[in-house]
Amino acid sequence: MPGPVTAFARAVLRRVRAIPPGRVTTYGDIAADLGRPGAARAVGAALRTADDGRPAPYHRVVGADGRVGGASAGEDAGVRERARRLRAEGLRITSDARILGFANARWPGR
DNA sequence: CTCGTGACGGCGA
DNA sequence: ATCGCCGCCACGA
Repeated sequence: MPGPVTAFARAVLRRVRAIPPGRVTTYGDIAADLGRPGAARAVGAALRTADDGRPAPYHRVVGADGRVGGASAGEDAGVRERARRLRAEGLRITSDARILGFANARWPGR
């Protein structure tokens, strides 16, 4: 159910929707692209709560270390589901959420 | 306005 | 390569 979305969150969602299928981007990269290097954590918080009513490929946002769900996401934050979706797009994810060929799958950004 | 929180990230041990 | 400890930032109470 859509709720109020901050300008920051809208910018994040917009950036996330620009990621091509089969490619990934990190929280940090998004923050940097938004002109807020270092706000990676805030990006994660935004994705966790943001909901403008439209679907967004959250699963394409990963941690800088090439792990699904980020560097500190627990096994409960929907990691399984996101990993499943990434595999559906052709990416190979190890049992411990590592993205094989991360450097190659990483999307440089626009 | 201050305080606590967390889908992060970098660096040192 | 792994683990833990801080620092950053936006957000909500």
